[in-house]
Amino acid sequence: MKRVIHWFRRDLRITDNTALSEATRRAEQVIPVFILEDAFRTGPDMGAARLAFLLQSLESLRENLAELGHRLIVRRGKSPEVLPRLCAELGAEAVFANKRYEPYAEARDQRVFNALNAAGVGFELLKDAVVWEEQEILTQAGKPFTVYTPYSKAWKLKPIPAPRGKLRKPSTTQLPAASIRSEPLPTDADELGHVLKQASTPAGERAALERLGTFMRGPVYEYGANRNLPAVDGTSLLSPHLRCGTIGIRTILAALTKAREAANTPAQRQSCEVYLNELIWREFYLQVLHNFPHVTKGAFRPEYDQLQWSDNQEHLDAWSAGMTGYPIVDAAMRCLNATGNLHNRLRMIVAMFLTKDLLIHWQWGERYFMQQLVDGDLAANNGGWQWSAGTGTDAAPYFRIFNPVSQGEKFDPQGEFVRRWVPELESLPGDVIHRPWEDPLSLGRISYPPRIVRHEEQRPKCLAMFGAVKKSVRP
DNA sequence: TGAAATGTTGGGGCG
DNA sequence: ACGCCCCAACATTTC
Repeated sequence: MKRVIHWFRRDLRITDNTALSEATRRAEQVIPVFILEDAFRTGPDMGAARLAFLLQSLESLRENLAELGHRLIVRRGKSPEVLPRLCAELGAEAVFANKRYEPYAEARDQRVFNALNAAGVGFELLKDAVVWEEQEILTQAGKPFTVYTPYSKAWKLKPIPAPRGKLRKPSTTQLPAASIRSEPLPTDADELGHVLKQASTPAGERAALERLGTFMRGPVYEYGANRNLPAVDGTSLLSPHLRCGTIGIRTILAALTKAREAANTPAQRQSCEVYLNELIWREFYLQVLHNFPHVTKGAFRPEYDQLQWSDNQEHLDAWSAGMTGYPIVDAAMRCLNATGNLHNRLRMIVAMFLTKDLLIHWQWGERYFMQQLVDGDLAANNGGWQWSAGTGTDAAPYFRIFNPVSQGEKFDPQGEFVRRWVPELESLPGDVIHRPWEDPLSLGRISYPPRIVRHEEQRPKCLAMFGAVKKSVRP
């Protein structure tokens, strides 16, 4: 082929990019394109933190392309309308893109295919975001897995593919004419207000690769123990990059394999294995989403759609604002609100608290996370919430209820994380910081809110709520 | 990738 | 010396 488009979506990088390297292999000229869809603005499912991260990643992609002599063409509108027009304008014979797995994205891609097909333009969708797609790992019976452990065993039996290469410089004659229109990216001023500048995770492909290197040189070897401690820098911090594709999964796996080979002790190798499992969880939930799309509408196990959740708006507001009176919950929510990032252990704690202490529907939490999180991703977020609520695939059984005090004491033993995010509790000693109501000295001296509910009262209510459904299913 | 309730054991205080 | 009680420490069961 003479000339094709590479359509960037959640793959904002120039190395280890399957569709991009396929396009350059099969065509003489590849024109990089990004489309600012209407959904590319803040709304119920997209908060300013993630939008800012995406825009910065996009800007960085444009710079990386420009360094190699490529010009990113940006257009606004609906992709099924924009792409055929752009192809006609550029004389492009095909559009290359990396496959997406969310139901709404697949429906959109179908419309794009129809529109391009009608215009006589090819549409090539390639596997890139995952190692194994939804139909590539199945049970012996040929069905999708709904339990993680056997899924991960099957995953690990298969070979790990090598990363794709880096985009090369085109010959100068290949550059698209400067006359081709490209829209400016939205900035601070027009869409995001003050938020854009304060994103806490450095965006862009270079930042992602640097973080990968840092993580694989040290923290990965302590991951098994440290990943549960929110006060410690023990996690990869790569999830925002995986979310918008500023790093490729094969690149991470290659680095992890190297790190495991360099490990000195069995414990270090085990830590590498624990991190690998987290990457497999990501693919597990992506295949769950594709094979069971009803999880976006309700519980994976439909009987749990009958649960009688609470509709207490004040409780939801207190949870969202980090004003529940439970220090580890409030520290977590304030951190989320301020940075758009939340440690996984804290996600479990606040999700359990919303669903099993406040008895509020997990979908309210799912939506709030989606709006706040920089790494907010439908598959992982939905899977995580259904896991915590006990309604999902391979979920925590409904009677597994975290105690917010003991979770705090176990995973933030010095109260370091709490002090960082809840200044009212700064002066409390470590032995009461997770239960300030028991400290007679601090009562009346600090302005921290009292508990909005008592865990020991809510736990039996939660068991009763689930018990009612269990009874109605098996009369 | 639990926590609470319940059961069991054994040491020590004490009459 | 002995039985009794308390309770920590640990194990098992239950939610």
